[in-house]
Amino acid sequence: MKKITIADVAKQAEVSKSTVSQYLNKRYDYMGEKTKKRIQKAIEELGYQPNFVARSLKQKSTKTIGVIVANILHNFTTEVTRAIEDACHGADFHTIICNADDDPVKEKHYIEMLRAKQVDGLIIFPTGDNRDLYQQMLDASYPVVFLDRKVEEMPVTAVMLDNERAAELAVDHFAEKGYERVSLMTTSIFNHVTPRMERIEGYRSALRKNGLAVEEEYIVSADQDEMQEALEKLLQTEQPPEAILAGNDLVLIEVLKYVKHKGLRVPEDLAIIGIDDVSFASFYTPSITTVAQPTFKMGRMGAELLLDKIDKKDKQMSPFYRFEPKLMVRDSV
Amino acid sequence: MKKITIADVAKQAEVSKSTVSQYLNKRYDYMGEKTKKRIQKAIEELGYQPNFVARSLKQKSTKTIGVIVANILHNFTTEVTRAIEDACHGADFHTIICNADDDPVKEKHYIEMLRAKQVDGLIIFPTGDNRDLYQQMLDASYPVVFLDRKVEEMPVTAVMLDNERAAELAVDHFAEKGYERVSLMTTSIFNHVTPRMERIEGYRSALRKNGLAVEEEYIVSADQDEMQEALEKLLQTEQPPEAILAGNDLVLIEVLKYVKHKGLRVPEDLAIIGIDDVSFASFYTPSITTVAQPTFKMGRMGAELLLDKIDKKDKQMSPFYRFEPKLMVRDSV
DNA sequence: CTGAAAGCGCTTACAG
DNA sequence: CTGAAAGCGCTTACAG
Repeated sequence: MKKITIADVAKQAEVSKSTVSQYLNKRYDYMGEKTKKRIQKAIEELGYQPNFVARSLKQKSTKTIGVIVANILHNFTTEVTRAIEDACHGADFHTIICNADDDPVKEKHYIEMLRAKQVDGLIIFPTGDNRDLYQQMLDASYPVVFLDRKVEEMPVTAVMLDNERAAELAVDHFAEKGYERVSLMTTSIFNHVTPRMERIEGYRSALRKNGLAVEEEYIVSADQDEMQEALEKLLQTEQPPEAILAGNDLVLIEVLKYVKHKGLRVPEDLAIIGIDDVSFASFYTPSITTVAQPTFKMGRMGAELLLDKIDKKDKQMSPFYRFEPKLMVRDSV
Repeated sequence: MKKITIADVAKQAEVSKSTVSQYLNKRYDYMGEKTKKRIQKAIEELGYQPNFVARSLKQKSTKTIGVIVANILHNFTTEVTRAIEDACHGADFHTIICNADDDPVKEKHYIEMLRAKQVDGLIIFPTGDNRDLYQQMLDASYPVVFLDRKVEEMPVTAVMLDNERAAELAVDHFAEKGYERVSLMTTSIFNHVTPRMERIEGYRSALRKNGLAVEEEYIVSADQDEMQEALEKLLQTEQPPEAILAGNDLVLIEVLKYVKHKGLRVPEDLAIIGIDDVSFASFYTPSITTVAQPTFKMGRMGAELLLDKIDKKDKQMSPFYRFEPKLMVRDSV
């Protein structure tokens, strides 16, 4: 079955391709009623579907954006991504999601591939290790928005959580409940990922603010597959912490696994707060106190900022947008 | 900054566009070494990036597939989608994911939009209500694979769970543990969604096989927002069930919320099995017995089947692929 | 009010 | 071994 093109429609309707094109683009300004009807009829009879690729080539817009996430396994990422898709859908844009898997090489490959595919802009959860590429996009004024993380010295619009505040909310809550020995666990900080560094910073200053000592051994970063070991080590010391702040959802899961495995009681033996309001927090037993990120708002904001840039409604935007975390008080502390 | 095109490279390297194109496509057959070098040099100097859209127009292949899921909120969907993306990535294909939100109108819109964008094929979790469109794609031999669900009388390759077996595994396990009054809860069956219908069927026959009575009141289907009410009604009868089979992850969550709210003990007051091996099943308290779907395998198979079709390696494939569910025995029954 | 023509950035059969 | 030319399916400035 041969593809129907605009030429076929034109022939069938006995008008020129130009006129059909005008019709398709709803530039009816001076178009005769009968012409419209004829074209409409021809389109229906032939079952014509415009070829978006051809249009994209000419118009230099694919109505598609790319989203490169650092790691799709985070619940946060999934939710933000969903919000981005929703917002884009509203603007008739498609999204191509790519998972860099925390690997700068993959990230580079995706950036290049997506740009070759002429996506109109990119939302990136940057690994941070492709500064030259980021810079190149900046220089070319190619529309980019960073999400969740920023890259030092790169004036790229970034949508982020107020991470220090997130850690502070948790530490304050622990302090309020009388806990003094509070640990912070995060996944690897090898790449100096913004949220992790900032959460550690916020944790430190919040402890000080509450007159609590900062024990360096209580700050632990480990890869997910080493987390059980790290927990064992952390909790088998002379003076183990009474409370743990899990730096993200994956850490929280590891903590809960450990707790279950060891038969610890929460919060009696160990109090827990997790950053990221995971789905099961509310109906877990005990229900888990969390610090929620406004994932939906953040995703939408990221998408809107990018779409504005694409639309040149840019007008010198402030580079960083910070979002307020929210403490969800439940029973685990 | 003007876009660099193949013409610029050709000029810089003092060869023709054709030759550059050959080079890009690695058709080196008769290309002189110095020519290659010159082109390579020009590409680097200019920072040339091929325009994939132009190539797509000519080659009639976008190296992109579309995935239209019925409802992205299911954990199953997220996992399958991830597997599809992985498999496609391996074949240098991109994926555009669209969420039809169980709405046939949205589904139609997405199918048309993606085809206009000339995606090379489509994986669809069909709502089932766009038979004409499905048929049209079949007639045009456009590459399509259904996932999770099939559509009656549509000979479209479909990748599905052995749903009857999934229900049977659960019922057998309940029976083995001595439970006699077993309920099955599913989300709405308004559209006769394949897995739900088949699970109900499997549940019925497994009860019979185990010599247990089929109580029609124990088979309940409700939308998510009516689930609590439905549970209340189900469990406040004269002879309430002692066990519930949650038809999917969303139902399971509603059941757990109810249980927590009412302070029921699991499995003493109510035994539970969920179809879909949710992330928290293993570290929930009590840990939840589930029937796992091989989401990764199913997604990969769907992608491979589609890529084969696109590649015309089709050769009359069997229309349905069934995957074996697996019982994950834990503490909730 | 409508059409002929050029062009978007590639690829490819063909000529030499 | 390499190049000129046509063409993929559209859009758009311009002419009439």
